[in-house]
Amino acid sequence: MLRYTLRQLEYALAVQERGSVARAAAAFGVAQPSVSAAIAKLEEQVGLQLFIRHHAQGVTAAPQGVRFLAEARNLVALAQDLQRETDAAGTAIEGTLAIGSFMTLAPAFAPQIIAGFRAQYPNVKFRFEEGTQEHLFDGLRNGRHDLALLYSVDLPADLDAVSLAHFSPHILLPAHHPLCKRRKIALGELAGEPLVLLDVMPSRTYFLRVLAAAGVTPEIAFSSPSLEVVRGLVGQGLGYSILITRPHGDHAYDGEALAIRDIADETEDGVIVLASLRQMRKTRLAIVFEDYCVRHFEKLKGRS
Amino acid sequence: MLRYTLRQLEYALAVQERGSVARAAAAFGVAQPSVSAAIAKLEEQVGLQLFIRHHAQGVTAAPQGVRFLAEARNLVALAQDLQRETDAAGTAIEGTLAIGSFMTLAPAFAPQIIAGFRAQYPNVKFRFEEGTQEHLFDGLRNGRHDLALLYSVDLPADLDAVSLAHFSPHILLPAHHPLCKRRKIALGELAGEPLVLLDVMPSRTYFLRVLAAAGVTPEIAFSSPSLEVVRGLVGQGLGYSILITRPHGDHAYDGEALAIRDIADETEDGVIVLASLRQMRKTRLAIVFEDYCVRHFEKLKGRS
DNA sequence: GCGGAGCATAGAATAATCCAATACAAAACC
DNA sequence: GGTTTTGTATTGGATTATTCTATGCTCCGC
Repeated sequence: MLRYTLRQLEYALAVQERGSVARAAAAFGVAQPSVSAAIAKLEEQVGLQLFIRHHAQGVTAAPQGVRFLAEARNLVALAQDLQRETDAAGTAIEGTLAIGSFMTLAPAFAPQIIAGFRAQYPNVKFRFEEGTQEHLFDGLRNGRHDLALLYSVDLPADLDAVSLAHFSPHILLPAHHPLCKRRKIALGELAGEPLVLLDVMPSRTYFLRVLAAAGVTPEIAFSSPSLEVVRGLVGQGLGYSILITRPHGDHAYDGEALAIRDIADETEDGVIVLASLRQMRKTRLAIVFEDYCVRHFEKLKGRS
Repeated sequence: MLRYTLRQLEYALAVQERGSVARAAAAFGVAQPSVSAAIAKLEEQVGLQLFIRHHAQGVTAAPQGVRFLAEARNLVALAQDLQRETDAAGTAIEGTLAIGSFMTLAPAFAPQIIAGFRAQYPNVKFRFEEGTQEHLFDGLRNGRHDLALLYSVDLPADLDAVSLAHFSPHILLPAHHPLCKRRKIALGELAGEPLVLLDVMPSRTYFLRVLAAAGVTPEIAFSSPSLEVVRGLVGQGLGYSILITRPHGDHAYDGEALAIRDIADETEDGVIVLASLRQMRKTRLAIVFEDYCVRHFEKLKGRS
């Protein structure tokens, strides 16, 4: 337990610099006895006489006072730096931002967003991490992330989320599949077909819900937590898939051709949100980033 | 003016380390609400939310809290270092000691004392300075010296002094001077002789006072503030001198032989003291040094 | 001496800090 | 699903710091 206070050190340093208790007090805008008492208490608590009192002509630091105050000066300077930084953290757009992203969203959106934001605010550093929905919830709750980019599916009540974009699910087919001839596909038509399911929460529950809403009980032939594996399996003709994320290009990793078709039914959209912990007071930087993301997705929408 | 306190930072760091307000409070031996209130206030004052509260399972640092607390940790560590040092300064025998010495005493005593003390307390550093009596008074009063080695002549009332040694004055003559045949010389015998006066305060007044007490009004042929110059002038046969300091050996710098004779009269002794500013509370180190000096001079006396 | 300069002290008001007790919310347990 | 457990926030009251104004005290310079 520390026995002295930063206030006492500030006063003592000002006294040393000005050679006067009264002038130091004036510099801080406090009464002279406040400073007088503060240094008296400081001396008592560190057990050293810091100042020599010259009646009617101020004070000067004692030898041990000089040694003490030299180190105290470092301490106070460090404290002032910290204060300046926190002042900046409240208002300035700089510092570090810890962002989490749902795995399948990360490659599609994170690079653009981060690069665009850094172009505008070059002093901002990013810590970026991708993970499952649960991992992100956990990250927000224990302070690993400031904000997280994810789907608003099964969002816990302790999180806040600003909606960034709505995406409709689509059907992914092997290029040679008979249904490919249709521009739009009704979910009912998939009833007998084998499904390759993207098996990662919350995507899994979302896709199954969409199919169930159309009265389809899918026959799950394969499932994988990896988007690219799912696309590869579909490319190999092992079934269809229902997905939201649309990677650029219509080929799987192994080169097999894929076809993307809209769904004829009315479906529940997948909503991409930027989530944060409700009880968390956001920094100015976080607010600005949130705002940037909203505008970024608006621009994307206008373009398509 | 700093808006947060070291106490708040200490509490916040302990909370972060233990992940719990209650355990942090226990570690400091204070009640849990004290810590709770302290971090609430700290958050208000720095304008950042530092912790995320998990009901029923403690708290964890928020992302901006992690960044803030990392720097706060430096600050508190520095503050603790400073406290440890001041604790040591009060009790331990280490640190720096600023010693002043009267010019003519310095070469005779300072090297031995400093070397002897450092042999016993190797962690003590010395800042050493020699000067005139006035310079030393000034140095004590404005904190340039912790202690000063000087003659207790015309000692101002605002100084304290512990007596180290009494030295009788002696007569210095050229080796071939007729009076050299005598073992002791009465001051009256010097009445007509030219005096080479060590002209530095307070030696000057002291020597003149000793002569005046014996009824001698000296004929001052030469004077110099340098002891070695005085000895040189006496060696050249330009007069006698009355001195206290007895350098080792009976030759001047230029090799001329000198003779030292006691004074037959009862004379006022020169008292060497270690002076300090009365209003100054001494450090433990200063007290130990003072004590060492007393014992050192006692040993010298026993040896002669 | 006597006035001026400047720190220390006294006393009162205000603010911070502390404690004990309690309210409260989520989690865990049955 | 309710009940207990765990851990933080709040409340109210006592203690202690900090601050103020006013005054005392001591040395300096004239």
